[in-house]
Amino acid sequence: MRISALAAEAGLPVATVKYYLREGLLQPGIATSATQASYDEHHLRRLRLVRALTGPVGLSVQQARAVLQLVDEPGDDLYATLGRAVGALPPEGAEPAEASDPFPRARAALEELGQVYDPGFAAVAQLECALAAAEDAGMPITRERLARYGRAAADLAAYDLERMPREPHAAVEYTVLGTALYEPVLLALRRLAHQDVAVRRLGRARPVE
Amino acid sequence: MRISALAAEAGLPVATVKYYLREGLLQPGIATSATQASYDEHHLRRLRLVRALTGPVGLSVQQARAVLQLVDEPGDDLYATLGRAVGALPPEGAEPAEASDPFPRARAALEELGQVYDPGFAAVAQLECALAAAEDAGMPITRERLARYGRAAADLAAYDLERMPREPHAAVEYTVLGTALYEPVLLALRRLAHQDVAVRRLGRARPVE
DNA sequence: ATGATTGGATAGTTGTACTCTCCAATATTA
DNA sequence: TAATATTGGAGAGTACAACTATCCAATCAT
Repeated sequence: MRISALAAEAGLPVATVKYYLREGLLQPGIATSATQASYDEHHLRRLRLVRALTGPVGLSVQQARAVLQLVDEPGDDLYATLGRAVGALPPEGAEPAEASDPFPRARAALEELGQVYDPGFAAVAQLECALAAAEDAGMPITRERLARYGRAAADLAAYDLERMPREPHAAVEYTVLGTALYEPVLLALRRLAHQDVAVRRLGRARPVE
Repeated sequence: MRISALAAEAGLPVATVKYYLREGLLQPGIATSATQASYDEHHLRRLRLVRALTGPVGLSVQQARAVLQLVDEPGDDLYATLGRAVGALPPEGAEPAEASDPFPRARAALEELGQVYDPGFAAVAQLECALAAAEDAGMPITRERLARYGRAAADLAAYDLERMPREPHAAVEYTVLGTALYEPVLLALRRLAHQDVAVRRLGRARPVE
């Protein structure tokens, strides 16, 4: 399969595929001559993944590249790789910074939840940032709500982890892509559940089942 | 309070505050003369909200404007207003489109969950889009996982709705801002829960409680 | 043999989110 | 009261991201 066929298959302009090649999101095809290279379904699958990450997931090209690189070469420390991969996902919280207690809100929250955490883990900064934003906007999160959300998150995590493949490479792919791809699903479901509950409570005619 | 004081208070350049005024994210101050206007804490709170929406929540300026307008002037149909507000939040799924069954995956999923839904509701398109992305990327969501996520979402929605203010204006603000501001919290908690579960299972030394 | 296609590089386009510069009118300060 | 600083408002300018278009000489298909 040549580049034009690959692009057509993926429904993208050739110029865009070339752009992804340049940016390192797509591995180069096997060169069959100075001006020809061949691509296979592996490349097609990758292209679809790139579109999923830059589209619905909302990653920038650079973030997608970072995530894909980690999936491609996980390194031998599974734990560190997963941490780094999640750090590459939006939203980006400010980095660890300076102070003795850089994440006061997140620390308090996690202690309250009785959760183990690594202060270097990017999600801690993300949590701090999100909690601060809610506060700044005048809608701070109550302890009770935090506990509720935390419990739900823990349930889902337990479920997901049970299904994680044993083999390290597959485990990284599963976790990283699972985080990136399933989060939008969870958010959409939450929004729809809000609507469902609202309709049942407020009583409204329009919706159909 | 004049514009420079407002900007200083919010930690922003004056030019940026002017930009938000131009873009209609911030309501103009009360003009005290041809070249002076005065702002109060109301404006400051709004400015913080704008930063929360364009920062951690990840809205573009236009999306933030759309959300804020709905919060400001909810219209008399609470249900429609909430639907429109959620539609203004990312990620944007393609619009209803054409075909007889524009959202096959989402429809199947919601039927499976036994949920009431309005096909015109933006979150349906978002769900369709997210499910399609997961499929395209080679990690389709199983029925079982969907059920699990759906149940978690329903629990959270029930909790949130119970706490929704009665007064319509306040209800819109609560729902819209709650969606925008609490979603990042939920995602961060999910990521941290993954790590927590992983550590407990895989056994790892570094993290602290 | 001849027109189309390719990889590779460079430049151009579009859109977003600011940021800067001006200006005359006002406010503050000396 | 005179000199200096600040303001609101408008328009232009900047920086970056994500493509998109153009070239080119080397192949490839017919």
